[in-house]
Amino acid sequence: MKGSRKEQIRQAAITVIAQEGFHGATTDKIAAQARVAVGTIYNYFKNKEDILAHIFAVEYEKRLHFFTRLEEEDIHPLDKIKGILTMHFAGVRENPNLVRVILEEKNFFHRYYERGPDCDQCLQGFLEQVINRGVGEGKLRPCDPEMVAVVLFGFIEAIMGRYLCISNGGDDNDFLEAAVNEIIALLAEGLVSA
Amino acid sequence: MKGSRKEQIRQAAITVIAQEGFHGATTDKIAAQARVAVGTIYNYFKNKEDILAHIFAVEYEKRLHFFTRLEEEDIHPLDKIKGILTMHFAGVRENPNLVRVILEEKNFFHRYYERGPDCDQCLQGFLEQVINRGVGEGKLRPCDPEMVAVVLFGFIEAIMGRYLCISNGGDDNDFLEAAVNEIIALLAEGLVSA
Amino acid sequence: MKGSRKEQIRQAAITVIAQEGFHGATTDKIAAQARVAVGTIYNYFKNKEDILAHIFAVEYEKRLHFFTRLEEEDIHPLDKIKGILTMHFAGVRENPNLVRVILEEKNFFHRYYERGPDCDQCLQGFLEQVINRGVGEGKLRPCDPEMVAVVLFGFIEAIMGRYLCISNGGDDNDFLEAAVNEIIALLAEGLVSA
Amino acid sequence: MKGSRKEQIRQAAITVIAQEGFHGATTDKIAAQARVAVGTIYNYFKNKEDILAHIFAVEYEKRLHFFTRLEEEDIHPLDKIKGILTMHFAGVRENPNLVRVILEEKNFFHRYYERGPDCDQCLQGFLEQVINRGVGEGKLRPCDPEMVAVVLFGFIEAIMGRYLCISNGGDDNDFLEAAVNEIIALLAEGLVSA
DNA sequence: GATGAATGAGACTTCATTCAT
DNA sequence: CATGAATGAAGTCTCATTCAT
Repeated sequence: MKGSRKEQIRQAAITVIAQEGFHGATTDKIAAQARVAVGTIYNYFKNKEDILAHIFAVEYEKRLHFFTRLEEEDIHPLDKIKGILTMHFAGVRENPNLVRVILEEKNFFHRYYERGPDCDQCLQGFLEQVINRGVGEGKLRPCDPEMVAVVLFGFIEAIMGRYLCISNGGDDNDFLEAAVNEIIALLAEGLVSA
Repeated sequence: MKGSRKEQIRQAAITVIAQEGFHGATTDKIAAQARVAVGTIYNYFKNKEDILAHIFAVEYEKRLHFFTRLEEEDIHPLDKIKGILTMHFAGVRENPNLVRVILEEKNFFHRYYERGPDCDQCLQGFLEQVINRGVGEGKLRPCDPEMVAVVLFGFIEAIMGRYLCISNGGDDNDFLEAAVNEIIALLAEGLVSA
Repeated sequence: MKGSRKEQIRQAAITVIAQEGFHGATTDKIAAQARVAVGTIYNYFKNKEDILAHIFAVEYEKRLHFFTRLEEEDIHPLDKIKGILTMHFAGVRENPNLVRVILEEKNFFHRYYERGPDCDQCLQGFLEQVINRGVGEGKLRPCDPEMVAVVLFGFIEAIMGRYLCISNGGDDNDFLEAAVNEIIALLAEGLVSA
Repeated sequence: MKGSRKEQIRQAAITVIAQEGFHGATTDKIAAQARVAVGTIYNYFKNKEDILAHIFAVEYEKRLHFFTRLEEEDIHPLDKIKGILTMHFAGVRENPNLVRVILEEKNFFHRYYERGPDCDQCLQGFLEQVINRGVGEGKLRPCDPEMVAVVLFGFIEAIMGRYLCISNGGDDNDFLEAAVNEIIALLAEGLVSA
């Protein structure tokens, strides 16, 4: 599976789409990057959109799996949130291209596959659950969990977007670490001076 | 200007792009929506991308103007932030299509016009300034202003994105008001229970 | 007539077509060069091709008039030929743009107006007549007058084409004078050494 | 190569361009003539102009090759010139369409590809060399070789142009043979009666 | 007559997809 | 399964021409 032909094409597609956008990524370019003939792509994918769908599906599974494991751990909700942040930021460091694709093409993807796997919904839903339980257990102050989930989701996207923007080529790990700390601080204390 | 031919085309383009995405918005569809011949579009715009650039430019000017006025007011930084939130959320209520275009096509736009007017940078820069001053005046606790600006920016985008997602057709004004309150509460107190 | 609106447009068209070719010469460009609105062109010309036809017609009349006068003069055929050469080379010096248009667009013109005024036929016919008479009067050696006319015609075109090619901007009058002499010498003595 | 797809398209383009001119020759017409889909053209040519460029390039190579061989032969300059004439006239008999394209579209071609292969320059350069040597060896009378080369070039073009004009459909081989003889006679004796 | 905004047919080109080898 | 030449629908853009002012 790891080194399979399908995987090879998926990786190539991620690279090309990250560089050129989904519409700029022609099947010719993807095939060239994968060192494969154009026709071969169609042995593994129904059409071009299907490649994108597969990229989203794999990512979705990955996150779902992570959330499922995190859910079972018995730790403070803030630590769960920290875990999510860490997971996402590790992802962007490890494969910025993949994250770029997910961030930039999700709109197109959702327009096309209205009922496809929704990474955002998955993340927001899990955040909401964490917050809900935290409030129920008295560990978080009363709030509107859905709204706070949306807000936390916004954090993550913004930080990843910003990272992709500033770290063109060279890494900037400090940025991501600082981001985690700043967010946790914000959740812990707010922004207003005591 | 308001009812001019160029404005007519801009409005039509916003509608079509919001529905179909920039690539799905063919010049034929835009012309039809504007009740104009295809050729007429090219009397006012260099090419299709130029329409998008114009949409962004108009929006950029609008926001810049708002920020400039808000900057001069002598109010608590949290109120300035509240002002920005209110402004953005009023915008999404008033013309959801426009906001959808800005949110969904900014990646494409920046890939294409690397040095075009950047609404995001503009917003982030202003937020950073507000926070920086707030910290300097002792009204906000010490923090990394750039990072917090990014985070606040994430709020706004996420809320607007969510609103566009759930309010398909019918409004949901309560959502946006609740969002403002929740964010202000978060900034004021954090999330952890006292 | 000289400064009339129609003449103004004809001159502008010559300039633009010489620079950009007939197909590159848009009606907009011609109108701009003539400092006139596009619509005005259509008050004087049926369509774009008609402008070209008019340019050829004027040129045709000019040459026909010259030939008619030259025909009546009682001079040696070689001097008549010299007169034709001089007339053509004066033309190219005086208005290279016009000559460029005649040379470059005649193919298109004849394809379009199969039975329009044919400057080439006019010139060749006259040359043929001059040679025919010259032979009849014993002033020229026996030959195939049609063929020699074609050949002389080729001289003129080639010299003008070459002149237009080498005299970009700056004049090169010596070239044209040298050409006349060389051609007359060729007709007088041939090329082979005695 | 001979029956290759690219060659097939080149031949079709020659046919269509000869009939309709380069601008009248739409890609659709060329594709239809080549019995190929439009898209196929673009698998072998960058764009429409590139087809013309290829036609000129092939022709250029053909002529260059011929000149190179002729150059080495040790014969009287007049015979070399006769060889060139014969070669060109054979070409026009064999493929009038090709010659029509070369003659009619060279202006457009040179406007577009300012530094493309120049059949005319090639021919004129070679003629100049032949004449120069002939004069040096005392076989031709003293003259301005460049000018005479231009003039000879004019012969060739004019004769070919005339042939294409009169031989619409039916051949007229006598014309071309007569032309060669007439030109050689002209070069040998001039035009004036002794 | 002059104007120039509007028109829309038609040209070029791209590229996802197919299918014979 | 792999290949990649062929396909042609569809999109962008141009520009000669018209016509209301």
